[in-house]
Order: sequence, then structure tokens, then C-alpha cells
Amino acid sequence: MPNDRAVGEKPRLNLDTFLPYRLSVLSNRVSDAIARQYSERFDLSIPEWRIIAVLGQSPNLSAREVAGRTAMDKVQVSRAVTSLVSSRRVTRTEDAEDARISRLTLTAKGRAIYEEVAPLALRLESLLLSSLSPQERTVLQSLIYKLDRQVSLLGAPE
Amino acid sequence: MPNDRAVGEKPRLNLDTFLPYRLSVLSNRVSDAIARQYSERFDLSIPEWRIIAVLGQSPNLSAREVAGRTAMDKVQVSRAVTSLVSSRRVTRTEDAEDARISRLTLTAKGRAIYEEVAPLALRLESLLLSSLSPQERTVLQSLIYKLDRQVSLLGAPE
DNA sequence: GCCAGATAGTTTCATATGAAACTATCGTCG
DNA sequence: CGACGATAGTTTCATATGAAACTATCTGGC
Repeated sequence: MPNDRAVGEKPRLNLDTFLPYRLSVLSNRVSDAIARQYSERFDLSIPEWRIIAVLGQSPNLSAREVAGRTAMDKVQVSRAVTSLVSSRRVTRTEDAEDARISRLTLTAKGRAIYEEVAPLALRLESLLLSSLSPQERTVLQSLIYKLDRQVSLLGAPE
Repeated sequence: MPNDRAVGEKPRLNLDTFLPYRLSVLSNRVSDAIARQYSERFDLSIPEWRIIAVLGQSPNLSAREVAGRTAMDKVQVSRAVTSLVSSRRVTRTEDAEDARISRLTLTAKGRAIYEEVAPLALRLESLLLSSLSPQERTVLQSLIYKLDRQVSLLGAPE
């Protein structure tokens, strides 16, 4: 158990076993390793890649919908979309019903990137998971899910 | 199993079950929630807090040693230490043997912060873990450990 | 129809960050 | 001793990021 100690002892905080720290280090190492694989080859930032990933699955989303599905804020999405539009990987067309909304879709160029990067990402994910048994993989999913729900109790981002 | 699919099907990448993405979102949510608890109250950034945490356990480290224990690079450490020194939470004294090295130690003020924030951080960690059974906690540690080792195979940060 | 919020998205501005260049000191090989 | 490469740490510079202000459009009550 992390940071365990006998009653009455001084609280000991050891970063090596402190979950938030371990998670942060692991997550950064994973993201960096994967981003390294596509960032130079396709000149894609992480936000840009995420947007391509959701649009690859669900075309015609608004910026707000993209933000909701990628855990990015609207500023990040706006900037990444601007960049994707100027590199002709995404098109922005005004929504027919509501002029405030623009509908985002991959161009052929954007789709080609999606078709190439998605399998690459999946390969890297399975390489990462290859050190785990099938049970461990299942447990991992459920642990992440439980922690994700619990974290909202630590103080909502109001 | 994440992103599972039948043989021959198109590779499907779904962010919601894509481990690197899930990890990143979880880790950010956890870090943000915890940082929120101490950042305003103590005017501490995450890098600053990490440095206080390691110096609280191991006084007299060099900047390089701090970097090694906190997964930060030397630039980040240098900047955070400068800030901690100017707010009189850490002292920098030249190493007796090697003039390139400075030894870092918490001041009384720095120690007071450590004594207050460490238990707070540990409380938040146990709140987070309270949704998991003892076995799950053990498994979690070992999964993080395994993934951490495996990630180095995804391409070393040269 | 028209005004008072609400909502979608962009821009601005101040700060954070990282890579690379730089400074100072050290160790060592001749 | 005296270069020369390695090491500790800092600074510079260019870019990334987030909060808050802003623009444009929409919706609901009157």
C-alpha cells in the first residue's frame, strides 16, 4: 500500500510511491513516446492529433463537441483547428441551422493521416499492453475508470 | 480489452478506451485537483511543490539530484529553485568539494510548508484510493510499474 | 419585433515551457 | 602546469498555454 505507515508515525510522503506523481510521470512518458512517433513524420501536435482522431470516427462535429470528446478546452480546440484548416487537413463549414457553429470534417489529406496514424497508435498501445496479462488489462481499465470517478470528489474544477 | 476488434476489420481507434489518452486525462485531472488544494493557499507551483517534497525527505541535494528524483529537467529545477530561494523557502549553499554544485535545503519556512502540505497530499491520495480494494491498490502499483518499464520500449527519449 | 441573457468561437495578454547556447568549474591526459 | 572534454547550472529565445475579454449569433420573455 502506498505511503503506508504505523499509527502515530510522522506522515511520510515518498514521491516514488505517491500515486499522483507516479501517474503523472507514466502518463507523460507514454504521451511523449507516442507523440514522438507521429509529430515529426506528420508535423502534428498532440491537440491536432486528438482532433483528427475524433473527426476520423465522427465527422461533422462542432468545435464544442470536439472539445467535449477530447478533454481539451475551447481555446485549445480553436487554435488546433485553425492550424489544421490552414494545413488543409480539416474543413470548417458553417452550420445550416446555427451560424455560430462550424462543422468540422477531415479533408482527404486529413483522412489519409488518420488512416496512417490510427493503426500506428494502436500498435504502440498494444506494445505497451503486451507486458500485461489479459486479466491485468481488464483490471487496468476498471481501475482507471474508478479513479476517474473518484477524482471528482477531490474538489470539482468548478 | 481496449480497442478490440475482429480480424480483418478496420482498425478502430476510440479515444475513450485508448490507454494513452485515458491515462493522460486521469493524470491531469488528479494533478489539477491536488494542485488546486495547495497552489493558492501556499502560492506553490507543481514543480516547486515537488522540490519541497524531495527536500523534505532528503536535505542537501544538488539540483541534479533533485531533477533525478522528480522527473523534471534541469531547467525546470533551476527556475523553481530560484523562485523558492527568493521566497525564502530554500537555501542554496555552495558545495565544499565542487564549486559547480549547490546544496539545497529547506528553510524553517520551507519545512513548515512541507509539514503542512505533505499530510494534505497524503489525505488526498487516500481519498482517491478509497474507491479501491486493498488488492486493487496493490495491483495498481504493479501495473504502473510494469507499464513504466514497458514504455521505454516505445522509443527512448534518446 | 426587440431586448437581456446565454452560447460558439476567437483574440489578447501575460506567463510557462523547452531546446539550445552559454558560463563556470572540474577532472584528466600529456 | 595547461589545454580539452565533461559536468552543473543559468540564460536566452521562440513557442505553447490559459484566463479573461471580446465578437457574433441565438433564444426566450415581453
